[in-house]
Amino acid sequence: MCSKFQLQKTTMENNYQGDLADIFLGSSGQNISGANNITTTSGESSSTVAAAAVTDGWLGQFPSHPINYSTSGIEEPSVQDFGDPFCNLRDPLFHDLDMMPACSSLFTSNNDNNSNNNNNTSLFEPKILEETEMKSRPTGNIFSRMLQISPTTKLAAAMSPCNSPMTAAVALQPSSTVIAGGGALVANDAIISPNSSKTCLVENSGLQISSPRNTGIKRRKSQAKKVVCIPAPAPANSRQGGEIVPSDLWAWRKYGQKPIKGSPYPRGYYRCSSSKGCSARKQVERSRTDPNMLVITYTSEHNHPWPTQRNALAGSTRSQPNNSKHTTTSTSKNNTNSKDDEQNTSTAVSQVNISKVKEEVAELQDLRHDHHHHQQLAVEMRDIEFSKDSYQPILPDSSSNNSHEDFFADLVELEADPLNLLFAKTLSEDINEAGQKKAIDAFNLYDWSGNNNNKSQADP
DNA sequence: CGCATTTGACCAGCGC
DNA sequence: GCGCTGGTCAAATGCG
Repeated sequence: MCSKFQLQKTTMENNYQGDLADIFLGSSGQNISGANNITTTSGESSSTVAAAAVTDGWLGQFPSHPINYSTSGIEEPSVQDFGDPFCNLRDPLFHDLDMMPACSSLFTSNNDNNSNNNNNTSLFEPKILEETEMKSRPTGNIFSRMLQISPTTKLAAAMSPCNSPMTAAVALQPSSTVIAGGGALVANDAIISPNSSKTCLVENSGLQISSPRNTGIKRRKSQAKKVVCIPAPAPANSRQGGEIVPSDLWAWRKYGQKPIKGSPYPRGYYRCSSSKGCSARKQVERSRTDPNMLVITYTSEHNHPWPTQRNALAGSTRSQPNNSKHTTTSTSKNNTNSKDDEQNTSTAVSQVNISKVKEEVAELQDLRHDHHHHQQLAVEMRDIEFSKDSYQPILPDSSSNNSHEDFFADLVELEADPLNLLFAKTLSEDINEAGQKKAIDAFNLYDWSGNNNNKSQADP
């Protein structure tokens, strides 16, 4: 299930400019965490590669973000998260290492300095972890436990894609679509090539952010970029001439599309429309090697707070009726006849869908009892990864019966961020509605249609 | 009518 | 220096 990582470390220029999509080697299904291979291929001294762990699934598109994108070395997550809606969120799903079946076997040794492309060496050597800045990073990020990247270290190995109960969820529940695929994160001129991964994030440590036609600044090479590879919501040809872009909490407006040489799929260019003057941009294209994967490249940063729901709506992309199917299953509970209510209901993150994630977690908690043997593996991995105090995530007692409490207790800490509040609130509410078990649909969590309005979610 | 998307043109970076 | 390619602009178009 979870497989080895090979860390492919190369320059952003080489890969991104050359053939970014190619770094995302094929993935197969949407349900099972696939092999994740990250191979270190080159070693620029200043580069940082963090291999990482990615949740199986689309959630990986919202990379974690203790990552310091700042070239100045100042941690400024608020402006360097590239708009990841969940960058500040804790990931309750990552709390339980004992929900990481078979993941401890994921890691093989590899050292960026001496074993390029060596599959037989451990990539996630504890020593490497020591070199990271994980120790100084908060653990509260939703993905912080799957990866933390330091631009100043050579190779920061983080947790594997399987280092997550979310992955376990997929592993144990192949039918679930909530969390599908594995992935990887890369920082600072590094690229990860996760075979069969479903989620991959590549960050090119920021240099200069050039504005279009901004004379004197190199446009291509020096931009900070973060690349996320996510499972595409629909076949490549599902929408003529365009992509089905999963939306996030930011409002994006498409401003261009270009055919990319070597790829049958065009690349769409989006800029943040949540706020005037925001330089945040993203590019969306399909992986040429795996049309089922979308490669989203975030460029520049948002210079404004999270958009309000209204603001998000204001700049949202138009509805894409063809894609409404993705979101219709989760809306009955929040149906309303009010158009405003529809919008309020559907904007930002779908609360209903969030609740489904919570339910998924609950399912995972149940599943844990059937996989005691995985606990030992998790313990082993935990020992490997954290024994040298490089990183100290919150690791609740796997034997505790208070998993839910632990899980949601952490959510309380989310309240600093409106989005966090949303999560906390929703989850809390859903707890009270316990009992119902619904089909989980990861794509419902975010409107894959790219329509921030999420109108389809309000449809009966 | 206002907004987002589409699409051709323009410009700049990059490799040769 | 030249050509290729990618990234952006902006007018045209379409939709609600």
